[in-house]
Amino acid sequence: MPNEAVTRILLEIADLLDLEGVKFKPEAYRRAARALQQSPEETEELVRTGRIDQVPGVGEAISEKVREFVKTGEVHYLEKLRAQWPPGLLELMRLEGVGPKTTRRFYLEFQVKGPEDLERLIQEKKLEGVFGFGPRKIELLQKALSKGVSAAGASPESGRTPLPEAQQRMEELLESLRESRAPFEKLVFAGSLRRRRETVGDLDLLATSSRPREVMELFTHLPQVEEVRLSGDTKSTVVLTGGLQVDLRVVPSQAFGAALQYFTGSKDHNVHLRALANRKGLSINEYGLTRDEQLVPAPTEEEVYAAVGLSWIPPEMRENQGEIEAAQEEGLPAVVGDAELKGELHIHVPPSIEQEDLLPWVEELRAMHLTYGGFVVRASEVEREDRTLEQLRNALPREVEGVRVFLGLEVTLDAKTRPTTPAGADYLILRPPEKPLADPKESARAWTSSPTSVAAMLAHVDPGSLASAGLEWKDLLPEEGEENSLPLELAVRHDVVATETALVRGASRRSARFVLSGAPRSPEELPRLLLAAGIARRAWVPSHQVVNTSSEPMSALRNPANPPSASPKGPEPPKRSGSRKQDGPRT
DNA sequence: GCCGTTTTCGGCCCGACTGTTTTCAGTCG
Ligand SMILES: Nc1nc2c(ncn2[C@H]2C[C@H](O)[C@@H](COP(=O)(O)OP(=O)(O)OP(=O)(O)O)O2)c(=O)[nH]1
Ligand SMILES: [Mg+2]
Ligand SMILES: [Mg+2]
Repeated sequence: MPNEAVTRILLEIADLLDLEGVKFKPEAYRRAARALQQSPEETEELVRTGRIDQVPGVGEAISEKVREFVKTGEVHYLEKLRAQWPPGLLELMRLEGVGPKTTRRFYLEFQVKGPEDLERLIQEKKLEGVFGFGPRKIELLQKALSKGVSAAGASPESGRTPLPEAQQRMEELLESLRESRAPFEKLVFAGSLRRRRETVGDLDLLATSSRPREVMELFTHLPQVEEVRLSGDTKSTVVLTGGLQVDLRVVPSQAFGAALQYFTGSKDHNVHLRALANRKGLSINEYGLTRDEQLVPAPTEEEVYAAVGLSWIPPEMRENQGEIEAAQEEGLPAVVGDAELKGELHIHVPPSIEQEDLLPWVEELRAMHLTYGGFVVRASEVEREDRTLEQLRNALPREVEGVRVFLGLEVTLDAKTRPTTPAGADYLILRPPEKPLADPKESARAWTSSPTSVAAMLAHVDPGSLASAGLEWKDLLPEEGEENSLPLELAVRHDVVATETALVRGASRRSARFVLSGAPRSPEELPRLLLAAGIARRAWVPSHQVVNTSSEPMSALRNPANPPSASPKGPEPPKRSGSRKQDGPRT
């Protein structure tokens, strides 16, 4: 994460201000931290160019502290707060069910400076009979202490689950709940998973039902549920075996739209939207819209947004990063919709592949309504084969059951040149070398600015691979105004989102083009392509900058972005009725 | 501390669940 250091500073200030008991300021610091975390530009760059206070939620005071941090590596204000409150208090505050108010009391009334002190206090029965601490609360404190706390200063990303794994867990959970015969009508996922964040903190589920008690009962008794944190008529929180937390909200069906809007978030998006509604004399909650004391249910998300004069906003863009202002002016970019994707271009196969091996892939491509597959062999492996690349190409059909078959060759780049396409290959997958380059910037320029007479894309541009070559993401981007750039791969692998949204968003603004890929290892993993589409939407990438929305991908890989052909069909809001399944990959 | 389509000062999103406090505070989503 690029802005991690400054984010941690601001979050620590927020926690300490919470201990002080001040209102609004802690949230202001957290809001600013969350905004910087998502910024497509690095803090240093924003400071250097004097644009730091343009970040939403960053005003004069926070700008000044960020500038100080960039300059000196310290923030005096934070040091002052640290001197007031022992560091162990921040650990205490992270205990389950323990917040700033409780922590403050422990410190001021009992001189408790950290978890060990609290443990002793409870052992010595000093909390018994104290106002506000009944037997149940003491029991819960003990339980929380025994579970331990995450160390203070841990990365904000730690303890979160990578998107592809979270999606997998969610599919399994949905399956279990359906099998449980719980009496719900709709059941969908929400939260950061629906927003396709690179990592998710927990799984958020929304159901509609007229019998919420029974739904909750079955949910909290699923076999994979290890612990029930809390459970009421409309909301339950459980922990699955393995430690993943799941929140379930159950609402009446006429509240589905409002509830889905609420539960999809993000929090900052919700707060902004609700404040906007208030200025228009409305109030929004998870059940609907209130005007003149009258609650009007909202069956669809579109109705919620329309009530405050906005068009529907794709979930992935709901991060309070300017999308609300854009939706007010009908100015949301035409981001790529799932249905616009025409193929997958990064299907790794062994060079020994034969025609019949393509069939399971083709079957799944067809099921996803895709019209081509790009099968990729490594140059190093082809060399060891008896068969030449040309013979391989000739052994494979150009089309199977209406699905076009392309052959890609994966080539590791060397310092200077961009290779031409050898006979047999339809296109090249270029990857950075694994050893550090002598002059990375010069090499990057050579690769990305060569005339694009060959169909090629630059893959394996994850932070790790770039670092081993000594490359930086920004070296790969088109020059200002350059149209003719080498497309970059945006991949969601089985284990991780390989490219960061913030970086992609920055690149997209400079007209970089992208090839979306789910890096499938087997046909069942092809639907992961849709997660890559979600990441592209998070980064506000317009469809016309996505190579695999083109029905002629080889010319798209060669040429600058073709102007969008027909009227592009972007993402669509969920339908009001019908039993259509929620969009989403199965992997 | 931030911010504005009635405001540059005065508000700041809104609700569920729990334990304990007899009427609600704290924490969390
Ligand atoms: N209006 C409002 N909605 C909230 C608030 N906190 C959370 N929500 C909504 C929006 C969130 O996306 C949704 C789920 O909450 P989570 O804590 O699970 O957050 P989210 O899934 O966005 O991120 P995560 O990856 O779980 O950390 O609930 C809040 O303070 N106010
Ligand atoms: Mg969540
Ligand atoms: Mg949650």
